[in-house]
Amino acid sequence: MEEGQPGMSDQVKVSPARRRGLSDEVADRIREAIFGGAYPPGAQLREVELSAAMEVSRGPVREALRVLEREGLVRCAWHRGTTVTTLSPGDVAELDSLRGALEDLAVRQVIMRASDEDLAALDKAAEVMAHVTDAHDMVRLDIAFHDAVFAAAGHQRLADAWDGLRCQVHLFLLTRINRSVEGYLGRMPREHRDLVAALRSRDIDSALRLFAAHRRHAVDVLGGSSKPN
Amino acid sequence: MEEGQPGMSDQVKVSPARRRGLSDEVADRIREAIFGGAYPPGAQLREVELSAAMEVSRGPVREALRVLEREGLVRCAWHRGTTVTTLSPGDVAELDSLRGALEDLAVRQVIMRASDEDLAALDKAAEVMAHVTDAHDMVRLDIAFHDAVFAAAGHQRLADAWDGLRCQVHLFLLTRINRSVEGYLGRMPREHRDLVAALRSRDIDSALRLFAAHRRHAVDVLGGSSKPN
DNA sequence: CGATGACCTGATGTCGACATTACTACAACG
DNA sequence: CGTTGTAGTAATGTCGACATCAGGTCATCG
Repeated sequence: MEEGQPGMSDQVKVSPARRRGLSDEVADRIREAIFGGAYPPGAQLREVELSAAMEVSRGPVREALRVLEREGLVRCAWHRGTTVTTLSPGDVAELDSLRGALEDLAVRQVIMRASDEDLAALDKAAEVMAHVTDAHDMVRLDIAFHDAVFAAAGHQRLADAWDGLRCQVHLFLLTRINRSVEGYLGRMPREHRDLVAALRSRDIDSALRLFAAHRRHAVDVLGGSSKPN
Repeated sequence: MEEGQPGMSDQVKVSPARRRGLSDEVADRIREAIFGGAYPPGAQLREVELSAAMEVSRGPVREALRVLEREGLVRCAWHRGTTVTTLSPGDVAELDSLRGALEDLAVRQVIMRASDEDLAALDKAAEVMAHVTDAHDMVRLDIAFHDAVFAAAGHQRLADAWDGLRCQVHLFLLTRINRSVEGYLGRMPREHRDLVAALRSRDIDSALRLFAAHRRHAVDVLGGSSKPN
């Protein structure tokens, strides 16, 4: 319905040009602040403090915090304030299993009905990771690549479900690079390239296997007490 | 972490007793109003009208509408108001595929680590459907049964993801019973009983097959032009 | 007569202030 | 000395009013 059909007369060069509200702007700021380390997991996010710092009223801040709650980045308790999410080992397991279910569907959708433009976008998302030296930037691009995968799936609700996990995965990856950056910077570009190649080959089984292995590499760093690397 | 471990000293008889906000109350009211037919798909939900009807301010109404938006029940546009979601055939396809991915994971989780109490709750949820004559009530119990399945999975984020679909599935089932109630009232109790039996048998493959068939029965009513009933 | 522009209406977005609630520390009591 | 009741405090929840924006209507111009 809403998806732009390639080949029609509408100019795909112009973006929908939809105006965003102030709440989204505030949500972006707070999100980046959390990812930047200004608010570590468990820290309290006071509405008055945030509204004063950004020079906006508490209304947009409230809505922004609810947006971040939907993304799983913070937890809101009634009359008890908002705190940055702390991921327990059980949470990481939940994240991994649900992400696996979503990504499996995404891979199938991409292989079934992805356009050449979508695959080109995946290529680009994988290539920009090649010459990155900062671990934080690499995490950002890692998430961006998987965003591109879900976008290429052409499945709005699947992308929405991923939106409910991506920030928590981002948080998890941040703790991961704190444990060990070894090999992360060097391996990620190669792995993502292999992922795109598997998608291009349209071989569902091998693609699913590669994506599963890719997820496992991330989890193994934390929980892998018996099998280091 | 938060899950009540059976056999510990904490009395499972008492509920967590946490108070809800006014926004959630308003959200429940609007949700029920939509399911009751007061606001058909495409209808506009005006904040002033709702706040006046419920004798609350616009603040809680705003938050409630955002909650309903997260559930996919309404769509909010910037400065353009909120409207009840209308499900296109493409939306129904998205709903079905994503629900399948989530339910597959739920079935696996239930078979792996569901307690006897969880299975008993599933039995109960399936049994209460036996003597229902109203189609709307049947839809409600249908959703409630699948809620129980996701609850038995013991996977918070999976249940959250299902929360983003359940209202849309509810909406879809309402349009389904408008097309044909034939056999729906009689078949649902039996199918759900079979679903529980498959879960109890701990046979993953057969359970997945039964759940897939169950979902297919619902979709076939709308899209099945070649195979009526 | 058709197209274009400004105005008007109705809605949502935002703001500041008040009411309500939960946490904490302290005092009184058993 | 441990427990319970109570006030204080600081945060969130809620409210009403103002500012801003999108869509529709009508007058004007070509």
